[in-house]
Amino acid sequence: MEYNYREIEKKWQNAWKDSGIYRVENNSDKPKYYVLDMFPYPSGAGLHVGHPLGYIASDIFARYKRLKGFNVLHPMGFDSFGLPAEQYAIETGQHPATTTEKNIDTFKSQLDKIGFSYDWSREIRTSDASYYRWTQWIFLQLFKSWYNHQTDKAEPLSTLIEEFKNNGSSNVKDIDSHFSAEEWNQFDNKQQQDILMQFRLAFSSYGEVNWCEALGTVLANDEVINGVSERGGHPVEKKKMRQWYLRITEYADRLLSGLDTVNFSEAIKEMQRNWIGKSEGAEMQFEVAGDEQEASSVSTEKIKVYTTRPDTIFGVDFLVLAPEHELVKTITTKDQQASINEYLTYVKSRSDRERQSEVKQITGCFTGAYALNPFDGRKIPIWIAEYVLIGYGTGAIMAVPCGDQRDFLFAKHFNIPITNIIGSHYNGEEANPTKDAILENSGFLNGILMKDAIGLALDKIVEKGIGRRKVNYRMRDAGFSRQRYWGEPFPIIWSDGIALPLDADELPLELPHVEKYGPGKEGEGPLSNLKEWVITPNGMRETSTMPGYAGSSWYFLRYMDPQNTETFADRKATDYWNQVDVYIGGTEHAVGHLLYSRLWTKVLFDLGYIGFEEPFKKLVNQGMIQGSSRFVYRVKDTNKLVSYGLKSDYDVTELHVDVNMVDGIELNIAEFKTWRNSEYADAEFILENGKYICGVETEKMSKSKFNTVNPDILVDKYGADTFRMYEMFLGPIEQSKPWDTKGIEGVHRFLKKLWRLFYDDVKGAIWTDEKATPAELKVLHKTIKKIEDDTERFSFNTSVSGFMVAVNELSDLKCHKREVLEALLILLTPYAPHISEELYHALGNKDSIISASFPKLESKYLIEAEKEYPISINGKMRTTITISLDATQDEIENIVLSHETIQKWVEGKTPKKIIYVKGKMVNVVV
RNA sequence: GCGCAUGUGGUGAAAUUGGUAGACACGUCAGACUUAGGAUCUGAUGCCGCAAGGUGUGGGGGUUCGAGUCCCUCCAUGCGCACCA
Repeated sequence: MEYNYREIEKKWQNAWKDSGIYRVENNSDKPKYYVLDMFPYPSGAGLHVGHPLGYIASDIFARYKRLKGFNVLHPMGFDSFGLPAEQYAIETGQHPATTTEKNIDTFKSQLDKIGFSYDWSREIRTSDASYYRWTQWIFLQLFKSWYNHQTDKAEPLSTLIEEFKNNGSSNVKDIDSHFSAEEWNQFDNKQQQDILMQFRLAFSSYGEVNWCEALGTVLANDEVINGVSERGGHPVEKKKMRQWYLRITEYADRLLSGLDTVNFSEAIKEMQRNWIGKSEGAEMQFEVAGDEQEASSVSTEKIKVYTTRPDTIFGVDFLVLAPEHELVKTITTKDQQASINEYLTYVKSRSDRERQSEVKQITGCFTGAYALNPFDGRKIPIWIAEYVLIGYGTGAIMAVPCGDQRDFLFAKHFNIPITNIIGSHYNGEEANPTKDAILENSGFLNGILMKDAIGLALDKIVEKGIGRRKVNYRMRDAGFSRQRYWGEPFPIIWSDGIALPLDADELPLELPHVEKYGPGKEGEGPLSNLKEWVITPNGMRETSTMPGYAGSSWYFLRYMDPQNTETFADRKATDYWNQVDVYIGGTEHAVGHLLYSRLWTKVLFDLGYIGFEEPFKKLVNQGMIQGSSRFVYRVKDTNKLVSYGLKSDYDVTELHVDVNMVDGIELNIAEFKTWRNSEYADAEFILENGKYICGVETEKMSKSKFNTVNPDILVDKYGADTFRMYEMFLGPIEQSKPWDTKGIEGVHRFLKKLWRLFYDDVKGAIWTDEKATPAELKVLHKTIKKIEDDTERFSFNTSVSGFMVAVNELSDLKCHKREVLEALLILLTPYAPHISEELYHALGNKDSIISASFPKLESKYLIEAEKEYPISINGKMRTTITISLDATQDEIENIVLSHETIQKWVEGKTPKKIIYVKGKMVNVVV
């Protein structure tokens, strides 16, 4: 009987579907375990071999945990709102809902073929009204909440209003203008609402946004890369628009400290820390000196700077303001006015893109004004320059050229004298940002190590009342609206400039149907063109929609209770399932999705809707599977193609060819000739050794590079079990690697070999009920230990090797004993569910192997009674000796020292020590 | 520039706490059975060498009886951030 994987896999996939065996209940005596994949965006291209890598890993782990006696939640769904579907709609006129639906069907059928154990009854789609109803609802909670710094958590706005009524704004910091309780009570509704808007966690404000003309939309900061859009690489410029934001900056500290409580890779944590960009330092004031020539302009202006290095205060040789700084107007002297105007014009003409890409260029302009060093009264010039950013810190810096390279280059470029406060640490050639120098020329800080001086200087600044300790973050509030159609509509109505939330029972606010997907006149979203929808008795509807990350920021909660119509998820369900135990996905979401999900979870926690504040306990990032592209070389202006090894003799252009037409590196010429409507049917080939050899390069997997490999083809050719195991066998899950189909045969061979332990081609079934021998049990228990250890630490590639070793050894032992084989099948289930189910039933079991339990390890079979140990003298291997395993250290020493060879080597000297190393080796040190 | 990660055969890679480096698989070579095989099985396979032997985990240095593993330093590759004061 042959291993007919096609039949077997189809049979069991249907059986599992019919019996609903993967359904998970929310109550169980078993401990819970939550294994989650990052749900996909259902793109039109379907799956390629890179997608399932993480899904296979999570499926293995989910199945493994199930065998281990856990109640496992392992759901799947679709992040189905987003830009590509809308772009496609604009191009083809098809409604995004239609194409999205179609794409999801393709994805699901592809996923089903691989044999995943998802509980499809919990499937969610972010574009379903029954789902985004709750996205809108959570948005309203954000809208109706503020961050109370006294209690250090989000609270309903009512507590803030209460505070204003009783005490005005005196206890509340970070507010534009202060007011008393009486004033608050006298404000009209609009004034009150405008103030409250400054506190809402989801708020609307006019702001500069990343406007992309080509996409007709506003992009989030992390969607803009080097001044161009992540998708499409279109230029991005600043534009003022009314936008929605999430006040994520309020959570900066907790998002940072929360990282210490989760098990993410150091790389991801670093990326998030970097994104949050916390720095501690001082904000301090410099007085602007009165100008002696113009006695009338004696200034009382003060310039606030932010610095992390207050210890360098005596090395300040000039101040620099951002060109957009508001004091530029007031402090510029008459003499410099013309130059300053010229410089400002220049800065305005530069796009963000230029400013970012031409970083090295040094530009700036002197204002004519001077500031006074608050410690020694030294007069220092005030400049403006584009290297100082208005958006960070105070938009002004104190420049210390001997310690900061940018300040140094600036000083050199404009011939500003440099004060050296770090002695020999500064060489005059470049700045030295050290903290290990002893300070010189530094007044009261002279002779003090810079590291220690930071604190002293801070204290002094506070004491003199010229500044304060200040923490700064690089992170900005997150833009939360798009001038787009295919997203969640905001449950907001504008009335006289006031944002009115819909009531919870008015949700969902469904996305209305539109005919055209073009933007409104002023760049608003397509919804603005639907007059009858926009105009309501209470006011005008908000016409922008929520961004892609809205729905994905909380979907892991919805899986816990997906059909609930009363709430986003019942508290009992979220308490039971709690945090996601393992979350598997790519690094591309390191700062975007992961940060927003953490934010939403923290807000829902603060407001008391859920009982945990970090969504993901452990994060595993699967590496990207890159494409391995193949090239042919066309001789310029001819229809001749030259083989790789001979291409240097010709002037050639490189062309991608479909990897599926190439066997290794040899082109299948016959197939190539029929490719793309026989475009190359008449091509001539210049061969080497009778073959056409292709060039090879590793690139991102993409259709346009013809290097995608469709999993369907591999599943069809080798079966899902082979495919699953091969993807795992490829290498460590977290490592990126190019796809290479070559080795798949080896894994397929392994499964056939396993099959032959059960069935003989001639004799048929050959398993027996005989008792297993110790040697056979040893193989089994060694494998149990290996699979358990490797699976627990996500080392799936070595697990697969472990199975191969086991099957090789059992074949050598001619072991066909049920006792051993049945246990082996259970171990194998997570990796190759179909074949193990088939053989498990063949052995006579009635129940599905999925509900079996993981074989118990009996460690006595792991240990041999005696073992041959290598013995080394002074680290050099000399001989071996057989020692019983329960021998004590003393006994071992006696046996070793009485050994003939050892005695000869030691030659009567007394050994200094005998090291008995972890049951592996004996070393004698003479 | 800063941060993080990774460097092991022809290839993908093992080696969990420092203990016989290269498990397992691909590829290659040889052989068996076959009319045939892109089926199956057996054996060999880090490198140099006929061999004995030598050598070997990116380079250099160090700790240790013993280093792929720990420390220092340099180099290379990948990813992330990038005028953040």
